[in-house]
Amino acid sequence: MLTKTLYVGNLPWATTPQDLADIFSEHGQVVSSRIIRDKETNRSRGFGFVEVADEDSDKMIAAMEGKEYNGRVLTVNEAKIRE
DNA sequence: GTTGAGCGTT
Repeated sequence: MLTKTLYVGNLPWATTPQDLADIFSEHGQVVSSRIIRDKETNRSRGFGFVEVADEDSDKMIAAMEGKEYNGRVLTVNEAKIRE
């Protein structure tokens, strides 16, 4: 499947990858999700990445960008290419 | 038990 990776920022500290998948699944096909955490303390950095179907990526960004989750306004956009 | 701009690991 053709996929796109989305950057998701301004997340609450308690947000889990499953939370991301659950939220984004409501607007499109989620392939995988991941929360970035500090390697030293293992605490959440407050942002993560969601791999979604390419055909749904635009709709999911439009649907989630600026939306509120657990009292925080989500930041969603296409992620940079990881090389 | 904390924090709040920013783009991640095999």
